[in-house]
Amino acid sequence: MNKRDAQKTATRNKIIDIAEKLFAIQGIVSTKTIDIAKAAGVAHGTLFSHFETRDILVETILNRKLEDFQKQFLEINSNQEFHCVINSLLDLLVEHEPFFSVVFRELSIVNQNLRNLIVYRFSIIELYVLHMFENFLSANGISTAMKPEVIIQHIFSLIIHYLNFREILNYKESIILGKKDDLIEVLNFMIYGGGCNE
Amino acid sequence: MNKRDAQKTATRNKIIDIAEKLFAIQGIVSTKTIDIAKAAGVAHGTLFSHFETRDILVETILNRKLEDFQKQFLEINSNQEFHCVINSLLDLLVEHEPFFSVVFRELSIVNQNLRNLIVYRFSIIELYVLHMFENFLSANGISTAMKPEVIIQHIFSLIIHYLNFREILNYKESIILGKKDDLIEVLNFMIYGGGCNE
DNA sequence: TTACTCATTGAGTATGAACTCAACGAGGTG
DNA sequence: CACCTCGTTGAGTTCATACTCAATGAGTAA
Repeated sequence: MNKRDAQKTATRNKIIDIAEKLFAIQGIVSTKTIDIAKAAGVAHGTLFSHFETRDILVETILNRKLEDFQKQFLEINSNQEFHCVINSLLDLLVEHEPFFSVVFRELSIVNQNLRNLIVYRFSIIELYVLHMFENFLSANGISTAMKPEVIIQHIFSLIIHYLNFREILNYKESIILGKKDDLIEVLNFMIYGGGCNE
Repeated sequence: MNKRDAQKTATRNKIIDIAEKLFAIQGIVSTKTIDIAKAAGVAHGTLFSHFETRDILVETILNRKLEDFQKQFLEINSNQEFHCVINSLLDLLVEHEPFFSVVFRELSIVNQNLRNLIVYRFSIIELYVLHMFENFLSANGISTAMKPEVIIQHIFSLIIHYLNFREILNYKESIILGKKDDLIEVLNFMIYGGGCNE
């Protein structure tokens, strides 16, 4: 790659990286294109020579982040025991929490495409977790009072709700970390019941 | 009241009523002041002679709606058994679902004041439900595996999550109605355990 | 009836933010 | 070196939308 192309790629990456950081800090909607350009140290117009529209920039970043997240999650969890899968999912969410907190908070504002993208990626992860859960149940001969998919949906609903309410519930640090024990307790309760099956 | 004042009050009420309906249908953010004025059949400027700013109009409507909701809820539920309280809360939410679905979906976009208002009103209802729950538990000599406040928080988290995700999960009708049985099942499970305490 | 009040009107203004484009100059090419 | 290419620049344009204000005329009071 020649110097010019290298420079172009560097600029593009700088814009993406800075924008991702700003999104996680200020939210996607309130981060303006001029903010991104200034923070990246490029002219406002440069941004539009790399990304036709603001929406395309947002989509690029979300795509990259969600892909990374999913890949990381699946890499960690190949051949893991179910409780480790849940644990590492929560740990991974803690790591990326500022970004995903914003994503779920602003889910209803971004356009339909982006919304589908986000929901799709998370549903893949949910399905994977459900699959691991069902394996775990049958391997240990456990039959739960509620349907397995209801239990997993339930846990995911709570996780997404906590991410969504992180700011409102005023968690300076990680809300997932703060709620982790509760989540695990609820999950175990749903698996083993009120301590009478185990 | 003279004719002029009556007219003024009528105009004000028309604006509020129409705006509330539009908010429930289109969302708060995407409903523009000009839309409200047109739908109410008044000039754009009239709106601002009744409400200094758009935010004040939104606040007025949210205030009224939340107050009504809380009042209705408390009226229905004085001297009720706990399961009736939960039932009538869910029924009341079904009735006002389009509006509250929008409210929770856009919670992160409205300004801090409005957000506090909404969270405050719902926390009062949550506290009331918790109070009824604790009475119910002690009256029946039930001790739950999880703390009562964790259980109630849990149920409220799910309710708010469902309202928030109503559109995304593509419920044309009521999502609260659709999830009601699940919610009651989870609640009973948390009270009575996996069928072994009762 | 006459003079005043004030709710209503809607074209006009202000503002903010996405997006454009002609000019520039470093980098590549013959 | 001379010329061309193209990534970058930032002042300017466009557009949406909240908000203004002078004019209007129905309602009120003497």
